[in-house]
Amino acid sequence: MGRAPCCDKASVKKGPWSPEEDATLKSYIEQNGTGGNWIALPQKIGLRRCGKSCRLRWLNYLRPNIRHGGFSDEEDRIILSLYISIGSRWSIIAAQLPGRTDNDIKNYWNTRLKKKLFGKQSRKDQRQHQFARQAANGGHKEEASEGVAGNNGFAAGAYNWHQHGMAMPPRPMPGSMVEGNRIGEGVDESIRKLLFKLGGSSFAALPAPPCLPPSMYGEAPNFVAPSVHTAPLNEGGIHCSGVLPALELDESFQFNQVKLDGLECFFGMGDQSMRWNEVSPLVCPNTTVASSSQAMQQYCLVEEPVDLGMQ
DNA sequence: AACCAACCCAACCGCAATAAA
DNA sequence: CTTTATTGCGGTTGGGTTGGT
Repeated sequence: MGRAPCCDKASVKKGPWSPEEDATLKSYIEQNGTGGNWIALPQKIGLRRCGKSCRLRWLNYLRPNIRHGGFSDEEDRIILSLYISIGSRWSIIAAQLPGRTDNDIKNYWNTRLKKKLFGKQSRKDQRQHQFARQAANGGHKEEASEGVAGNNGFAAGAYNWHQHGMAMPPRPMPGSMVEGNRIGEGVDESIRKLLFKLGGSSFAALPAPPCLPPSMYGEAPNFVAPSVHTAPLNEGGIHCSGVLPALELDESFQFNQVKLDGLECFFGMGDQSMRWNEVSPLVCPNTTVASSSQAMQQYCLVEEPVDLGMQ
């Protein structure tokens, strides 16, 4: 048996909202609230709209203090960090960015930020950078030999975090969703705290990797384990794989299979024949594409393959 | 000026989770 | 416990806009 439709599709209006509809919905909710029943709301106020549509319109557009566009570098960084950590859980990410909606962030990620990070600039960015270069060049157009920014390869459009005064986003850890927390390296404190909050637990509170005696981590309840990169092999001679207890992490954050569109390479998933020179120097800013791809490749090669328990 | 492709974003759709009966 | 209704979420789509040729 199929599921009953939430509304009569034939009698409800679809498509863009008119200013009158917006005003009706907005004024009603501001005065009376939603009444706890979105489905009944449109009939109550005489709107020929589906309740879901009303809800979406309110949440994404009419709600007070909504901000559209103009994402700051800080917001970019938060989005990226969270995406790397928790995947496409837009509602959770949106909850960390006041005034932003999940839809907005999702759109922004899919249409712009992803391209920015992976080097395919949007035309808008291309224009901005081109203008900037022109300005720096005394207002003259660039020589054709330099090519048009973007669209001719990842390298040309690579996003330069330093240029934007941003710290490089935390490097994800193959074998763990929370690279930056591998461990306290690269990720800033706010994100770490957020992840703690989201998970209700913290990687920081996870048992110490077995290769290191607990004493090495200190006794503080919220200690942050030292980076595996810098941690020596333990004195007992047991080889440290450099892998945090991924499954425990997974459980801690209640990860199922998180879709990490475009970031699979960070986690040893997907196409093993990843072309490293196509990865934006984002991962190794201020380096040439060649050197950053080498570094990236090297980085991943030194890591042992990790079974995340994901299918 | 016209055409085309890329971009952007609001809105829709379907599914899963949760609440209520 | 089961069924039904509602909500919330993420993926996708369609249409308007913009810029290049």
